[in-house]
Amino acid sequence: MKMKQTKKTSAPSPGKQEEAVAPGGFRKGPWTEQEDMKLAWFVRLFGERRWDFLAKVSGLNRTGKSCRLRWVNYLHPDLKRGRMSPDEERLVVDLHARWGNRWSRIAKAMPGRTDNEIKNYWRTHTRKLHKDTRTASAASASTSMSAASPGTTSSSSSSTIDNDNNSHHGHRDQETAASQEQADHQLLYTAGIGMDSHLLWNDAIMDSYAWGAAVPSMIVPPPSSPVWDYCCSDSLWGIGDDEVEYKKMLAVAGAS
DNA sequence: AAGGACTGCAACCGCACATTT
DNA sequence: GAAATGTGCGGTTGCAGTCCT
Repeated sequence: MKMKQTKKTSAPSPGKQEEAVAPGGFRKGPWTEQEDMKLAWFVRLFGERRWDFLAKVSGLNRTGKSCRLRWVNYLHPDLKRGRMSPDEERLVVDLHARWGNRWSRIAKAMPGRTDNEIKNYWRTHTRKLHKDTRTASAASASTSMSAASPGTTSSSSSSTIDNDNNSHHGHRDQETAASQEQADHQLLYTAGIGMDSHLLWNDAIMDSYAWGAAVPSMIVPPPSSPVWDYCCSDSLWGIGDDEVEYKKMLAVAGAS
């Protein structure tokens, strides 16, 4: 019942997880603190894009996909952490009723929450609901066998939940996509999540990097947040000289 | 105290769409 | 226009912490 707020992702227990390596030679499994730091650093440099490039250049032995996922679901500075508030829970239920399992869309309407988080929440939520209604229906069935079973509603609702996929698995209804995009952007900017100026600036860096130019040592810091403060603090980086560390990283990247 | 069941969550997978070459 | 590459999404899995018996 009690949940561990932060599963120990940054210090995986020694064992198979730590050594898990995908066929391509890429690492799999939980991320280490070191990897998080590196990733945060390089995302800061290049922006949230070109994940394969970023993965390669950073020297992280991870796929671009994996890097993106880690960033989006865990390291992103705008993420809220911790339990959902009752308001948020209500919103999830509400939006799910409207949009089904379109987690990314729901997530866009809930700044600070990721699709993964919402998906996980919904899954446990419905699991609990299903269990509750099952026990409730079992109890009522013992008293009356003929009444319309509550389980009917529960099972139909849970099957809606589970089969909702069908309603959208054809994916991204194009006719509403454009207007939805606009609305989504509106939401994002209202929530203060837009980072375009930051990305534009990073474009220039990436271009020069691609051409072998030296990377400027002055980086515009992203909006402050606990995660970023943590990532950027000397205590975490454990270094006093960014340039030295960065050169080391480049050496690693060059070797790969 | 032990160990199985339950739960929450991070991460992976496969697929589809988007963009670039 | 086709192929290659990149990105995003939803579903699923598996680990680890907590609860329960």
